[in-house]
Amino acid sequence: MTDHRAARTDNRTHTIMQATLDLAREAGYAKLSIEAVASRAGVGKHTVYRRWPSRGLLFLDAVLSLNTAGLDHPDTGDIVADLREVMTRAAALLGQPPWGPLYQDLIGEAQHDPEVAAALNRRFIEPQTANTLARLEAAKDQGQLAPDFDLDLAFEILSGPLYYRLLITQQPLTHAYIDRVLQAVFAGMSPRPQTR
Amino acid sequence: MTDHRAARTDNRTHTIMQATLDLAREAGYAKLSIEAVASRAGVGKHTVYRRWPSRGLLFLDAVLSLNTAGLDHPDTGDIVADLREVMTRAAALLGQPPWGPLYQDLIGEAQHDPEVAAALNRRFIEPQTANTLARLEAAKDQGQLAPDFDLDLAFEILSGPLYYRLLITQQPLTHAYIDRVLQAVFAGMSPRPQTR
Amino acid sequence: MTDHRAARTDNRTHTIMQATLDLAREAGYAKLSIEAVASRAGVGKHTVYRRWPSRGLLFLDAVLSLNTAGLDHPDTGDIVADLREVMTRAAALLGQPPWGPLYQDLIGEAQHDPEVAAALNRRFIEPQTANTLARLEAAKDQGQLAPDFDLDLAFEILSGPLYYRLLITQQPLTHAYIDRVLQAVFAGMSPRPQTR
Amino acid sequence: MTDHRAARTDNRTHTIMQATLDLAREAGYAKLSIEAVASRAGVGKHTVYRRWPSRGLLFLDAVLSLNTAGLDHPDTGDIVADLREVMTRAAALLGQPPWGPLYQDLIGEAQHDPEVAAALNRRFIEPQTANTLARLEAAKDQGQLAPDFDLDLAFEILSGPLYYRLLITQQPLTHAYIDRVLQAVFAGMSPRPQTR
DNA sequence: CTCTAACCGAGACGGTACGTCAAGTCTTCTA
DNA sequence: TAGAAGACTTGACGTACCGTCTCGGTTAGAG
Repeated sequence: MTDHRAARTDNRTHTIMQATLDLAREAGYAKLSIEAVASRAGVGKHTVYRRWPSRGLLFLDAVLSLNTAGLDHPDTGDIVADLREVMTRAAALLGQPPWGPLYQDLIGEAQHDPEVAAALNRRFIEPQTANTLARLEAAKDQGQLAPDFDLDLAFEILSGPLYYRLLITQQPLTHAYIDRVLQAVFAGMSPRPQTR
Repeated sequence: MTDHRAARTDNRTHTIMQATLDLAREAGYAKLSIEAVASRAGVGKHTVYRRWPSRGLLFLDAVLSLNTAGLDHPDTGDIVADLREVMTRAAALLGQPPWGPLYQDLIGEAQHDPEVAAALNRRFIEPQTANTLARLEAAKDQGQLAPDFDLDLAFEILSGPLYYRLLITQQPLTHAYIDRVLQAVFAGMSPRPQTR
Repeated sequence: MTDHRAARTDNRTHTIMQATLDLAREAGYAKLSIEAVASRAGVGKHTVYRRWPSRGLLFLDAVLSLNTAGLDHPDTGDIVADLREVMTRAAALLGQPPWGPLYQDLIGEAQHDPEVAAALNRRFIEPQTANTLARLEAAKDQGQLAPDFDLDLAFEILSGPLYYRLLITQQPLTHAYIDRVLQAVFAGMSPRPQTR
Repeated sequence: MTDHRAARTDNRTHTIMQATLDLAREAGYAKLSIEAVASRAGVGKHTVYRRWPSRGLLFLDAVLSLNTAGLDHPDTGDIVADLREVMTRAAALLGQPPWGPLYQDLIGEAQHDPEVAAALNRRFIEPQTANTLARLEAAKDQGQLAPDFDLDLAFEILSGPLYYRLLITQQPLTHAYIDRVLQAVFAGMSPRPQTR
């Protein structure tokens, strides 16, 4: 039956992705070779190549398979609290070991493999962006955001600093840092007119 | 004399960096091998290894050698205009061919080579950050910024979205985008009290 | 019915052998793979393996299937003319394209596959040897050969030089060459007493 | 000094050829892979490929390197005895283990690799042929051979049957067989006129 | 002006991994 | 139930670079 074959196939697929993650955690993505993955998974190289055309896409699949928890937005009615919650969860997931380095390497790979970049956007970034945008629109309707704020930018302005820390300065993504970003972004840089 | 030797040495160094850039532009960093660099530069592999311990650091040196123009901040008195100016220059330099892809690859390499990451920060990011911070402090003194704004974050909040576009969504960094970022960051997301 | 099944089976067998010959002629035996044969024949690999245990034996079957013309000895009463006739036919069949190279490859394969060697002898060499021996014995009875000649060797002495040319020096087997061999072998190397 | 480099190079060359022979004797030429040779010799694959363009030519070099003894013709004044001597030596060298199977495989390889065939002829067959021809011409001058015998064929007529046995029927090359060949070839197949 | 030490190009070397091919075995579905 | 289809492990192919290493040939400064 198709089920049996599919099950067998899925088994190999899963085994290979697991071996990929294991090796990536042990030695880093730079040392990850398809040869080693196949050997660790007890599988022929061809069986890997049959499923993934490149090391990068294999790694992408493996890393994204971890995101089972999801990063869906809560809606408690308080937009700042909700953003803080999801940013904290994202930081906890992507910004620290063991997944942080893997995610860093994944983005690194995307810099010279357009297929990885495209797949990463399509499968991870865009859904997350859409999710956030929906929550922000609800908040705007409730008057919790400036009515003229450029919402399409919001995700990038909130995420940008986190990615900057993750990828450029490679400093830790602490709760305090998230709070500071939220406060600064909500307040804006302009001097306020005297509210009194 | 020492001068002659140094001159000769510098010549080789420069030749190698030039070959590195040429090859990187022709085939991309992924295809850049020390073997090819040495061959292109007409130099023994040893002569490359004597100067750089890794492909990444060679590439870093080569890419940073291009930043001769500098990204110093102007001070026209208008902080928004000045920021727009420097962001535009940065986008023009780093966000489009031929240097954009190289810079992307450089950051990609930094994701799995801590030495590259450290050197990139020390030699490029930190000076630029300090530069911007100085200009922002002057602006705050002049009342052009909210007096309580978290200035240490400012660079990250302004740069973050640009890097996000460069590295994640890999969309172009247009003037319009820079304007939108500036406007959004200055305005902040909070609803304003009626300014009447 | 069994007949139908047998017919179908024979069809496959023939199809596979034909595909084998086609591929061998196109690309040479060295490039002949069971994978390619099966694919060319539109047949599963199993269907090939079910019939032949090795590439060599498949190739043997395929090549020998061409020998339909046969190399039976004529008997015109003139032993030299008859030998020349059969040697010429053999040279025409095995010593030139398209079958020459295939026959060479077949003997090449026999050098490291004892099963091929044994089957080649049993199915091709031995019958031909017996055939020649019978004709030679008739000639001896008729006084056309030296009565003490070592007839068991005759086939090897006549064929040996042809095979030597085919396999070692790889020069063409011309009519002239066959004539020279016949003349030399019949005359012998010893100096003759004056026939006066 | 050049000597040192050459010595080092020769060492590797020799080591590789030795490993080739060892493996060929252990498992046969069919199982001989460059990968295995390199590994056995404790050498990188490239070091093998740098010296030999193909498995066949490596094997040829390795096998021919054994022919140190040489097969030069003696000249005792008795041409039959001398031919018997050299044929016996050749049979002892090439017709029995351990070199016999290797020589068989070498000729097998020559059947589908023209470069091997050419090199085998140039480096082994032709010198041996010339050697024999010279000895035969001396014998003819001394009246030990028929003055009109086709000497250019002689080597082929004498060697042919031996090669036929080695390659086709794969029967052993005994002293008795050599004697029978010599006797038959010297006598010729024609009936002799009554010498009385 | 020679001597000498550093540097240089060239490239051999043992390795590791690449991505491909075919081997022979095995399983699944179809006719 | 035999057969096509093809997945599977294995192992070898020939290539590309890795980083280390020798080699002989400059070259420039010290003696």
